[in-house]
Amino acid sequence: MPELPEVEVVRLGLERGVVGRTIAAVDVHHPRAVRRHEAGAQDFADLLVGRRVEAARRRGKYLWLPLDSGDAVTGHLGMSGQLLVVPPDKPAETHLRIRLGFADRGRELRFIDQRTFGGLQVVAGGAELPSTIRHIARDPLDPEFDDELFVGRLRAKTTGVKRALLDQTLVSGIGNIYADEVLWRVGLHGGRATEAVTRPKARELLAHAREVLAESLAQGGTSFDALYVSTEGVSGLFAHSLSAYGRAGQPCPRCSTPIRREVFMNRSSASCPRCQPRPRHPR
DNA sequence: ACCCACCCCTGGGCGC
DNA sequence: TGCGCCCAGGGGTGGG
Repeated sequence: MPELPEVEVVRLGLERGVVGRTIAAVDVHHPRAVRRHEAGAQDFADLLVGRRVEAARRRGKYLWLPLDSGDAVTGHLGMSGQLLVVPPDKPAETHLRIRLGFADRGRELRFIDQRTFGGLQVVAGGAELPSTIRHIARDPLDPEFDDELFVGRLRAKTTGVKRALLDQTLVSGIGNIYADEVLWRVGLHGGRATEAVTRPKARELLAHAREVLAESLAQGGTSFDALYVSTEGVSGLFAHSLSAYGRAGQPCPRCSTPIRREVFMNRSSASCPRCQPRPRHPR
């Protein structure tokens, strides 16, 4: 469950569902899901049992739960990860990877991940900002996001605008869906050279990013299927509001020209040929 | 110090 | 039915 709105929906669910509770049992069903925890699954479990969850935080697409030990459980959902808060007697999901039970014997936290690109780890002293996430930039909805720093860094790059939007060390939370939506809204082709984006255009880009992320969050995020759901298993509704992503061949909502599909960075991109003309020298 | 191609996985959908 | 492709919202890494 990938991009900012979807991950934020999960964070809100964790805030409601697990904060203030004490972890009593940890089952790691698949070692790959804790591969970033170098000391192994047993150490992962030992650091969690008996610990109280103090908060649920997010930086970009990363989540973490500060613990009363001062450590933090850090998680990334990758392409197909889910964090669900479910009754303990609910049958195990096919791709259940990690299970956290609580001392109150109430609903448990399950990490489910078909492709296991995601995973959890415990980071020592990571309550404030886990060391493994320090390289991730703030997201456009973060009150401390520095707009002019972003504008300057974007223009200092020598790459395409879409690549820059997907660079989590420049601005976080934006993935393939929202990059395409932002570019459609601002009327730029993703291959446009970053160094040629004017300051006003860069600010406009940022404003559109804020807008689309906030609109999607208000709709509970984008869900094409049951893979992308809240901790309660609820799907978001923003898929109905997408203008470009996943709409190849369908009319542009602004000018009715059929949306085009292109591949770069080994990923598909959807854009309007008329509203987002291809640059002469794409990046 | 960049930037980019590649890799890590599983499963659904498609054409043959 | 089955096989072989292609595709999917992620990030880290190693080489250029």
